[in-house]
Amino acid sequence: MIYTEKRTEQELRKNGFKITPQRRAVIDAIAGSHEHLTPAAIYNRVRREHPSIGLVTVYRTIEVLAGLGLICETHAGGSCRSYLMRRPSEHHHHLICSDCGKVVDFTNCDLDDLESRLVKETRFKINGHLLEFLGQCLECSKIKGR
Amino acid sequence: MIYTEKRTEQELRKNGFKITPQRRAVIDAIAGSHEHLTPAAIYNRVRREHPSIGLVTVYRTIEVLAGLGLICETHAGGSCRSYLMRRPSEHHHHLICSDCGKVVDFTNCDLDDLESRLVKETRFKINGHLLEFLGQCLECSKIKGR
DNA sequence: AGCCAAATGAAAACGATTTTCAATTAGTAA
DNA sequence: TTACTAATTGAAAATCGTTTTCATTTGGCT
Ligand SMILES: [Mn+2]
Ligand SMILES: [Mn+2]
Ligand SMILES: [Zn+2]
Ligand SMILES: [Zn+2]
Repeated sequence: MIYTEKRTEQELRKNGFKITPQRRAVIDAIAGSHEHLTPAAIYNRVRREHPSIGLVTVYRTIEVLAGLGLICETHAGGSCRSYLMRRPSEHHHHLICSDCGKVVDFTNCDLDDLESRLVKETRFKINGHLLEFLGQCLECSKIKGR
Repeated sequence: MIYTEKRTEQELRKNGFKITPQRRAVIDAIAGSHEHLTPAAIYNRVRREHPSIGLVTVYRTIEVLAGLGLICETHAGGSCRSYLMRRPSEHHHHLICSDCGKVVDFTNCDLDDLESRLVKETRFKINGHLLEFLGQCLECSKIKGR
C-alpha cells in the first residue's frame, strides 16, 4: 500500500509531473481501495480528507495516471468507467454483469499463444491487453428469466 | 441478413412489442452493418431512409433490443458504447497502436474454453466479450527505437 | 527569495442519454 | 371496416458525466 503510493509518485516525477497534495490524495484514494472506483467515487473519498478539491482535478489526475499506465480502466454497463490501481502481480480481468454492474475478477486468461501469433503476423510490439466478459449474473438472470 | 431482421421482429412480437416502421429501420441499420455502431451512427444511418425519426426512438429501440439480448453492447475507450447485431459467430477484436492509433482487426480469439470455465465457476450467463491488445505498430516502434 | 510553467478550482460549455408530455399509431376486438 | 386503447413516437427540456476556459495559485528549480 505505502509502497504503491511511493512508486506511483516516483513514476509521476520521472515523467515530469509535479507532486501536489491533490494528486497525493487521489492516489491514496485509489490505492487505498481494492475495488474499482468511478471518478465520482474517487472524488467522494478524496473530499473526506480534502474538502476543497475540485472534481476537475480528480478527472485530470485520473487522466495522467491512466496515461502512464499506473491505473487500469474498466467499462461497466451504461456509460460508466471505473479505475483500479495497477499492482505488478495483479494481472486480472473482469466478468461484468450488464444489469447490476457486479464485477467478478479472474486471472488465468491464457492469451499467450494468441499474443505470439499476433506478434508474428502483425509485427506489433504488444504491451498488454484488455479482456472483459459481459453478461448477467445469476441473480439478474433469475429476475429477468421470469 | 433478411433472416436476421425477420428473426428480430418475431422476437419483438413474441415479447409483446409492436412492430413500427421506426423499429424496422433501426433493426435494418444495425443488422445491415458488421461494424459496431454507436447510437449516433445508427441514428445517421436510419435518417437516410427515414428522415423524420427522432434520436430518442433510436435510444429506446436499442434499449428494447439489448434487453431482449438481440444486440450486444461494446464499451470502447472513454465513455462510448456501440452495438452489434448478435450473430452466432461473427465477431472480431482489435490490436491497437498506443502511439499512432492504428487498429488491426483479428477474429480468432479462441476464448471458448475460458468462457465455459467462467460460466461454470460463476454461473453467469455470458453475452459477449471485449478483447483488445495494446502495443506499438512496427513503424512506431522503429521511430521510438532510435 | 524569486521565477515560471504546471496545476488548480469555479463556472461555463459540452455531448450523450433520459425524462416529460401531448399527439400519433399498431394491434386487436367489435 | 371501424372504433378503441395502450404502446409508441418526436420535440423539448432536464439530467448526467466529462471537458474546456480562464484567472489564480503553487511546486520545483535557480
Ligand atoms: Mn477487479
Ligand atoms: Mn474493427
Ligand atoms: Zn447482476
Ligand atoms: Zn503506430
